[in-house]
Amino acid sequence: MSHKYNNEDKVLIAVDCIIFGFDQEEEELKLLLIKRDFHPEKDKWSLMGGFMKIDEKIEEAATRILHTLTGLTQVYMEQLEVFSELDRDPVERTISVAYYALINIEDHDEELIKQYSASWFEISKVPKLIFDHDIMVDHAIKRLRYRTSVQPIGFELLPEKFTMRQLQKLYEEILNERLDKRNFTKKINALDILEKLDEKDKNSSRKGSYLYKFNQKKYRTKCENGFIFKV
Amino acid sequence: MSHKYNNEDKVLIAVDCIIFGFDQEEEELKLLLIKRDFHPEKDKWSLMGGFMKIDEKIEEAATRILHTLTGLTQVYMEQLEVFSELDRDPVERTISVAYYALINIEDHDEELIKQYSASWFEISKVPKLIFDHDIMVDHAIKRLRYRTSVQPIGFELLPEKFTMRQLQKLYEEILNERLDKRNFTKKINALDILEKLDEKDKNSSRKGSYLYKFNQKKYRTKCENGFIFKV
DNA sequence: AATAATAAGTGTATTTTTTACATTTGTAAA
DNA sequence: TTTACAAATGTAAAAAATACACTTATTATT
Repeated sequence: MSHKYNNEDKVLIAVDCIIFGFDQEEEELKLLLIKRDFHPEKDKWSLMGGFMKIDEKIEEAATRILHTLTGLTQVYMEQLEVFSELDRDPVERTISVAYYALINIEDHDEELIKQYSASWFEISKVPKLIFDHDIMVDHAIKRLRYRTSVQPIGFELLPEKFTMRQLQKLYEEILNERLDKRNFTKKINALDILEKLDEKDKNSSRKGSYLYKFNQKKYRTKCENGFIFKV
Repeated sequence: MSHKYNNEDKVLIAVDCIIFGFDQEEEELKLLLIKRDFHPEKDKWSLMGGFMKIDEKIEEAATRILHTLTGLTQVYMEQLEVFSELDRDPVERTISVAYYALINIEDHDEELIKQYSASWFEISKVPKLIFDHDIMVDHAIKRLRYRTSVQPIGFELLPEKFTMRQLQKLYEEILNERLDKRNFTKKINALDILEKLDEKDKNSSRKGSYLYKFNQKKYRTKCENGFIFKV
């Protein structure tokens, strides 16, 4: 802020969303991208985006834009950063605020996805994207890696009930490294923020594996007593 | 970005700077604040700010605004986040991108500081600030705490040559906790990115303490070989 | 009814990292 | 020469991270 301002310096604020999902079948971290049906860069792959309205907060714009494509509300989103290269959008001088979102891939609206010719891409197979979207994705992955290691947001990518194996695979995908099963279980159990259910998932083995739930309330209480999440 | 846009949704982009300095005499982390000589909120304390110009990147605006107050260029700055509450600025709908800067407190231009009625405040004694600037400061401190623990940016706040004691005091101020002298020295030496000079600083003791320099080149080389800074 | 196949579940020993802690040294002023 | 004062230094104990392999539960097959 300052006292001198100039209407000619006003610009459009875009919001671009890096939407992460965890494919349970293929045990892969994926990104939701749209195929542009408009110019410029028609038919190219891109992040889902839109413009902030004058009567909206930037978070609201991000939420709205995510909802437009996925039909979802109440989604975990985090602001990444502002991108403002002068020629980043060839049509109009805009700056873009990038957000990443973590969704449970099973919850999204298939119909909307079709409308936007959107589809899910494995992280390592993301195509070349328009504008500066490649950089946004790159930064989002780094931020996600950091954030999941210091806050229990990984659960946002899983169904409410999940197995230890699913959780481990998820972390392996995000961190892009293999983890030892015993050490992982030990670490997660030591955190003491999961609830082990009397229910088993039999999809992946005859023996079946126990299902767990993230206990948000317990986590909050522990935080109030100085607990710090760390994986 | 999207194909539909509306000129009425254009807004001014403010940049606000959280300027950190480390006072060598008092061994305290401080913030540079200005006293507004214009309305609204005249005579209140505030962060240094300004508006992004249409032909500038946001980083350029941040650099320019920092230079206006301090006379400095080539300063370490990091983008924090966007603040966009509808009524954050009562005069005009603006969104603000907050940046924090780390400067060597001895280098700044005293004259400019006077012009802006700016002065340095100990972190714990920062007065109530205008708009959402308190929140910005709060977030900046948290980010600084994290960033200094994973990147060697603390040196930006020190003179080129500094003692181990100064470095420790700096970290203590940033992290807001006391550290053990032997363990700290051991840790820093183990990083092997400092150069010990054949020169002593005799200001704080008769014996004098050795001066060190951050070896940027060595750090870069180590990074290329997979080194990860961690304090 | 026995067997085979498969992923789930579990514990310990070793290494590495972090923490706690006290004495000696060098210099200038008295 | 003595005093005063911060600088410099090492080791043992505790905690955390890592490496590693066998048993169990279940179902499908014979």
